[in-house]
Amino acid sequence: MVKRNDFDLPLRFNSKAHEALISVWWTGVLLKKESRYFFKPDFATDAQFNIMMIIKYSNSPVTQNDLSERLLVDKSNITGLVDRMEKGGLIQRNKVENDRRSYHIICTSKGKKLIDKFDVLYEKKVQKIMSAFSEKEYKELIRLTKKLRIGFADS
Amino acid sequence: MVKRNDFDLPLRFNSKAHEALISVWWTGVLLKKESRYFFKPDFATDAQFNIMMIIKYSNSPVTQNDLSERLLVDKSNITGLVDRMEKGGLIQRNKVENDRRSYHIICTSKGKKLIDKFDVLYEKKVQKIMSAFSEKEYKELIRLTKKLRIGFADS
DNA sequence: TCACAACAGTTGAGATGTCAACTAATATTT
DNA sequence: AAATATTAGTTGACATCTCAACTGTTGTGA
Repeated sequence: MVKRNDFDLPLRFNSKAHEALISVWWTGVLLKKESRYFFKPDFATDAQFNIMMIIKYSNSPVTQNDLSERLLVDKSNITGLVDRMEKGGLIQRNKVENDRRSYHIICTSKGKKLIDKFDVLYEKKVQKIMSAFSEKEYKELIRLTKKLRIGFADS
Repeated sequence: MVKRNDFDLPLRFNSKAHEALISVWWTGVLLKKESRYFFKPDFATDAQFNIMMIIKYSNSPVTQNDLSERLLVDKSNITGLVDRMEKGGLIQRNKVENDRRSYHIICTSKGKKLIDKFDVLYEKKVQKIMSAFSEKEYKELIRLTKKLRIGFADS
């Protein structure tokens, strides 16, 4: 009985164009899927990690609307995400002085500790995953995936 | 005010390794996001389209377990998906002769018509998205993304 | 100023995904 | 054959996402 490996694609293709597109799609799916195990112990998911990273590295205070725009997700999604993270003690909603519509989202001290720890682990993990690539290959992957994004923005 | 384009990444990076990884990740996110508009009119999402394609191109009858394995998603997810697709009149659960635990999932005639139509539109869309790529670039994208999948399977 | 547009965030319904615990049927082992 | 393990599918709790409709606040133009 043949057991398929995750790095082989689950389809056969008529065209290289199709295979290339699905190869990127499928890699994204698997990255997302596997990232769960990495983030699970402290953050519920990658979404919460991403929010922590945005807050950590932002120069100015971050509103829920900022998060929505940076992550390209609907504002309504941020509400629940921030609710759960607040409940989990990672972040806090602060009232904004001159705009009663907004909140500034800031890390709690618990949140700070976690994201500082994870930031290091994350960078190590990334380097390990990518260790087989050459500098030239990095650049090529960046170039080709950007080209793909442009391709379907135009299509 | 600078408005970011979707094909630029929403972060700056310290390393090319990190940038390359996120470029693939982000391309996957955007592909998934945009695919919604493409599939919406007839199928709820890409997940339902994928199931229809698997059924269409499979040589042997497909069970829910097969779908779970092919799509690398939990079996419990398939239950709801098949429920909704059955309710939408796209597919049907058929009892299996010698195994009362399983169902064979088959297209209804409505489902067949839709997937046949969409299959063509889909192939055209793919060709359009990828039209700027050369044959060499297809191969390189396939090679590099596969290398990435192997990289994090090993990491 | 006052009407109206734009903006920030929330709510509710529904789709997709995870995991753990479950039922019922089938396969295996002793 | 009886006990046990495995398999197929379901259920329920929860996270993430979408969209549309909503509240309340702020900004703007007649």
